Amino acid sequence: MTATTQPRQIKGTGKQALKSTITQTAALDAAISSIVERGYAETSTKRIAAKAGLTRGAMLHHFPVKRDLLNALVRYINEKRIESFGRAIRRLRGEKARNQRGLDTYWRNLHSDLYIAYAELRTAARTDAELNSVLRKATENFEDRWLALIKELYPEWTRNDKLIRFAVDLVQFAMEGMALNRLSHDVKQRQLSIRDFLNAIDADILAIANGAEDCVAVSKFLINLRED
Amino acid sequence: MTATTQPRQIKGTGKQALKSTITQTAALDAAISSIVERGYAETSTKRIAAKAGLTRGAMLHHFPVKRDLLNALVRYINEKRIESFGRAIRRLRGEKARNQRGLDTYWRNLHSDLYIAYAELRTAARTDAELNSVLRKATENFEDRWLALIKELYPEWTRNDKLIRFAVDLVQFAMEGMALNRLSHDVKQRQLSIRDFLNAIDADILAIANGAEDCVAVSKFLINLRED
DNA sequence: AATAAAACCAGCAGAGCAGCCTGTTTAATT
DNA sequence: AATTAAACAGGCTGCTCTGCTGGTTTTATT
Repeated sequence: MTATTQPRQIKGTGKQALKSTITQTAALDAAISSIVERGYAETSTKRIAAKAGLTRGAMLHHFPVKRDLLNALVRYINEKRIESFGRAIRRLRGEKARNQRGLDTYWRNLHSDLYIAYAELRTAARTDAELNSVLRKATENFEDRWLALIKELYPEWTRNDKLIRFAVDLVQFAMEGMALNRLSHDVKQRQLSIRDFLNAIDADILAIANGAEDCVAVSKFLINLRED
Repeated sequence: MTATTQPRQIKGTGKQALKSTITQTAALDAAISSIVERGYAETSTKRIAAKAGLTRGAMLHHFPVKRDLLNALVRYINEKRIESFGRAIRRLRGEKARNQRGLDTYWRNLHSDLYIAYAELRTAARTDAELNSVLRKATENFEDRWLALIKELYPEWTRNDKLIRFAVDLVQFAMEGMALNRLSHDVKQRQLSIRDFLNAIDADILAIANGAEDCVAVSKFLINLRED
């Protein structure tokens, strides 16, 4: 399998720089694909090279030790992820039902290769100090840019930073936790419930940011659940 | 390191059955400890045996292939986890501020060895069909018993199954997602916010189950955040 | 006491892994 | 055109892993 995605930022101008970047990108994409298919534990340099259509020798020229590749991978994934979010957000501009669509977009993202690979690396990083450090920097960088994107889409919220921060956190945490619990029963139905709730609370938070005093949407949601 | 915990349910009566159970329990505890310390990927049979104070030969007598041990481990962790939850729940009985205490208890549990090992296995299970099947059964079993425990502690909620199911899910998903995002900045402050919110929404859900029509606690929480 | 079975032990074989090293080809520099 | 450097190739080494095997010790059975 060869690189199907855009190569990373090319350093330099010549033919060699381009070739180098293409090869490295192929290796990184192959690493993502291997992590998604076989998990972090079974992602060996041999498997990555084979998937990328490279010899191990060639790959080891660009990433002398495996850790070099992993560190680069974290940054690569981070960039692609924030870019993908940026595109999705901009597509929502001017949409009616931005909230609902935004939630669905985030939910879908949690099933993308990029997020799955990120999640595997995050698990591995718990017991790997260096990976942890690299991943922390990437995550913080991602969050800053992600929050900025949200503010760009919802300029009317910008007035109250604490509320927007809270809304984003609640959605993110609940959805990531939900994605984790795919082994429970009745997940589908339960996920719909949570999604509707998040939609309601987002509407209420927006209303309260604009001066409202009550959680109309959430109250309605819960009463609905009660009468059911 | 030898087994410090209770051996599993002993099958049979004789001296041999006891010995066998003790050895197996030691291996399983060692596996948990190894997964917590080094992660799933680096948990080899050699490391487990060493941690348990066993020879590999002895361990392989009880668990001929690694998978046998992992399957047994999933069930072992599940039992210990539900027992631990049961004890915690019963301790809350008759407490004032059961809600708050319950949330804190759940949050603390997400940092226990048992949960960490469970989370690592869940990640591994994504790309391991057999582990996935075993873990799914365990998880469903856990959820049923966990919900029953909640209903035991909050008998007044039992009237409305949908509301209680929703409340439990929301807390669980949000908290697990939060535990995942330990690499972000300002986590401590953000976690407090979420915790207070979950506390408020739980109170409101309880009130609405009992006939209320408004989310008083959540509204207050959000307005507080706005004025801040 | 004799026999059978379970528990335990230590070493071996085959496979996969990461990192290294010596060449070869291709591009850049002079 | 000659030289230097980058990109690529593939084999080699030492290590670790898992599963197996032929043994000994301890417990159960008769």
